[in-house]
Amino acid sequence: MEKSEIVAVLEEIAVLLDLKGENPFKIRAYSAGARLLEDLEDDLGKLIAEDRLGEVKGLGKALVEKITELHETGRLEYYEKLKASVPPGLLRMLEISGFGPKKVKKVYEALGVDSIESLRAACEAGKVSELPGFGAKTETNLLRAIENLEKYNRRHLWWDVRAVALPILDGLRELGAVERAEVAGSFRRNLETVGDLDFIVGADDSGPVMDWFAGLPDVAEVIAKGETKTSVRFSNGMQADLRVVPPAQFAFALHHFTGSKDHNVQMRQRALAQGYSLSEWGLFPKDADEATRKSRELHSEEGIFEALGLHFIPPELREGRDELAYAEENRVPRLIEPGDIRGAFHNHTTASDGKDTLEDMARAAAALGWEYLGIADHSKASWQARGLQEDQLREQVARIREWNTSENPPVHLFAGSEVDILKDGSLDFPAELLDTLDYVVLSVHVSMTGMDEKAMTDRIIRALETPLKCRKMLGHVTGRLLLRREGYGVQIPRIIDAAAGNDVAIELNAHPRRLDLDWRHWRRALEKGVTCVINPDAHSATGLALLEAGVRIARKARMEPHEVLNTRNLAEVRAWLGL
DNA sequence: GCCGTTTTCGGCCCGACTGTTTTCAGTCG
Repeated sequence: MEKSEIVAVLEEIAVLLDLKGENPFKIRAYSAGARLLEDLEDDLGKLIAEDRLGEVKGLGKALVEKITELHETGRLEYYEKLKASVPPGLLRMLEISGFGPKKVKKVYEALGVDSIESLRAACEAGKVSELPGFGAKTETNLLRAIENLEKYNRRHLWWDVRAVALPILDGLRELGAVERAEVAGSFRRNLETVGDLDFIVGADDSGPVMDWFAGLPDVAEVIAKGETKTSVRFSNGMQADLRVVPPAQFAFALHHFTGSKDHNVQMRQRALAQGYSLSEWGLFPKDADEATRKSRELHSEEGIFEALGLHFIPPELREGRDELAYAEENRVPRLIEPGDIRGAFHNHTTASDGKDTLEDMARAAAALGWEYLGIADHSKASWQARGLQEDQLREQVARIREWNTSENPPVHLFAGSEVDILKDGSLDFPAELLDTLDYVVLSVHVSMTGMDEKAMTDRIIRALETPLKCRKMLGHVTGRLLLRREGYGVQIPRIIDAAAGNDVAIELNAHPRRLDLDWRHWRRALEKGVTCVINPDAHSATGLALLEAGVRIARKARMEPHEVLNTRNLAEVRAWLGL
């Protein structure tokens, strides 16, 4: 069984144990084990073969045995028995907001409710409010939560959330009572999708800020409103929390609510080991009396990290992976920023499925201050995207050469093509034609389904190995569309090795719905010597701006400017392309 | 289920808000 599938099994075991009312620390061991496995750098098969899996801190005897059994046989009796003992509908019921494992267990045992549908019926019949610990309010809240669950996707694309968040942040900062305001949470960590928005405000008087927030024109429902926290749901379904803290506690609150949860747990454990207790309210001496204890006075996140012997960790890196160990040893480098970008290579025009002409795209790139722009329209197999025929590509190349030799072109254009990787791994255009280009972007668009992981990986690797005179880049590696469809399964480590071995750059597709290759794989790729190229996959002149979403994801992979091809200037890029 | 520079047993991160309760359990982040 593949590692990612084992991770999913461990996570499910944790949820199932939760539903059975098991020891919470046992549950945590399983979910922590899943995370550890997910972040494992070394090959799982190799670790098992060398009997070294137990060396990973957090994986004990029981987990090592279970992971090994899953990896070697694809099955786990413990898991199968556990799963059989819990009705499948109970898992889905956990997605209802405000409804956790304890309540699910109660309605199941008392009323036999085992699905969202039967829960709705039980609420409507007034049976739920009769249970001890439940009341009329719980019942109406449940009905509304079920309705919301069906109506809205629970997560949103980072890019879409930004459009909502920034105007509110500006509004908060303009309020008289507000000293400092930030957006925290997964939005601040630049995660590819965001669940809820978290606003943190430093102010002495919270009342007016809460009232302003709850009264925003787009608020459809006020879920909770207290002295320090207000939760609302906007009419588009997005939920947002506002927390107001005294200015002296702002840095602690900002750090806490930026998370991630795993990062916070590690920070607190580190604090405890150094004789402190860390929370959103401060950094306190561990054994101090509740009533009289005083926090260290720290007014920035930098100060909090420093107090615990760490270099500053940018929000993007706080995922509870290896950032604490890293920040203890090293100063975190200057991460890539949108302003470092000088061009991009994967862009479409009206020749295929783009909305703007070659010339309009070029002028838009110049307006962004870029030095160069690569044009890579679809190839003929992508008929649904009006892919170019061979003679059309030849014409486009001629037009690009003409642009470059015209008087003072505002940007240099590179001639490329987004060439389909066909089902057998061959390319959609003959090598003689591709050799007239400056580069090619190799992508899978056709025959995406019905191939297993190994076959798809072999297919892509064959394309990467195709001998060509021009440079190759691998486009959107997994083909995923966030919140819409999973990518086709591929063996990422093999793809990375093949890209490194054949001098192929890998694309970080910056389209907010793709962000593919996923940031979690990039350290490995860069350490293997793969060149990263961040591409907007623009289908219009305004689409070039999407590149920023890719840069934000690159930051999550701790990428520095020199690790990204399109931070280089025109001369350096020409040299890389062998021109 | 995991872990140990006081430990192989007894701990395991912290706090706000809601609803159903008279002191707290459950959920969330």
